[in-house]
Amino acid sequence: MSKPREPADPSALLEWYDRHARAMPWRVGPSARAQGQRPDPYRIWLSEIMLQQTTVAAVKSYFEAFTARWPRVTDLAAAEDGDVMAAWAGLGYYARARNLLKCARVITSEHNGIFPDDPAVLLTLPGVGPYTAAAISAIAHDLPETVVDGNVERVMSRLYDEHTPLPAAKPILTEYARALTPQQRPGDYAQAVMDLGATICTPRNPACGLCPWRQSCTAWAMGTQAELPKKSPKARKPTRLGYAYLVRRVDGAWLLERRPDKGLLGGMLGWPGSDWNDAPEEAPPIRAEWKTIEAEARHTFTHFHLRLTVKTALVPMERQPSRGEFIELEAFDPTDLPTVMRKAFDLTRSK
DNA sequence: AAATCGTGGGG
DNA sequence: TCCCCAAGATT
Repeated sequence: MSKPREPADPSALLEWYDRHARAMPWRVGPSARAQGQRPDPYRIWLSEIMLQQTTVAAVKSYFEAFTARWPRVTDLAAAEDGDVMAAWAGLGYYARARNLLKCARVITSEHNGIFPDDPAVLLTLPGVGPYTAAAISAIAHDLPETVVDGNVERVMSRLYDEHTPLPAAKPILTEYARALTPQQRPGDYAQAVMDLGATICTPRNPACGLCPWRQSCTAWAMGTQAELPKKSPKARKPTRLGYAYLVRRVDGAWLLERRPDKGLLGGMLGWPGSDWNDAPEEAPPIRAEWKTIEAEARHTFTHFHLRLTVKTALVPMERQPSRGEFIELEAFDPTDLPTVMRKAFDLTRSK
């Protein structure tokens, strides 16, 4: 690993950001910020939780819906758990939604509804880790904290031609990033590095010709930018099988089940079903005459593929389930379900 | 501390 | 079809 010819200049990146900052619903852009406008910490926090491992494009509509329905953190704190989980449905990583509610309630009851600016205090909040604590501190409060997300890791690995594979390289990349963080406009700077990573210093085909840090980039000098950052090889995903039972009562009600808070899809509504493994045993939630849908519901989670066999039944009013509870037709909205469960539902209507 | 935890888009 | 990737946190 060699040194860059000229040290990277944070103000050069800020000048680039002044011209190329992306517009986002939660963002106060550089010009508005220069005129004294400040972001709402609640909106910054909410956006940062939603953006964890999630694309900006996927987050936008959810952010608009949440802020329209719950304009302040105290509104969110007062929401019903089921309403928040339903509003989060489809966005994934559902522990974020459970922690979001916990955090809103802690902020409301223990912090007078006001977000702290100290990253050490922010770190104690549910769902707030090192990245998010630094992001809230820097972006919402303009304190010189260093954000290290996937963008920053990629930018730093190239700037310093760091070939140590992630995640082992994280500490040294964090130190590179910390050393560059300026005292002036730290909030804009944090967003600038991430915008650079998202639009110029991209994973594939980086637009080095447009990069304000090109002259400082060791990978650019060495021609290694395309192979950085290095990453440890990841295991292939196994395929698991399972059964889902979609039970309709004669009055139109559907049999649904709230999943336990721990584990996959924790806290979400779903169809009663079997375990998901190599050879699942059937686990019908009610006595009925079952029909098997020809097509399977296929879905890929973070660490496995799932092939779900969907069984349907129509049952009389008096029939009692061993699991789950019937939800009236008017109260049922398939968009309240996580995607895999919505796929199973869609199979019942696509024939 | 490696494993777990979703989803949709792009190459 | 398959893999990679996205403003990571938790246990």
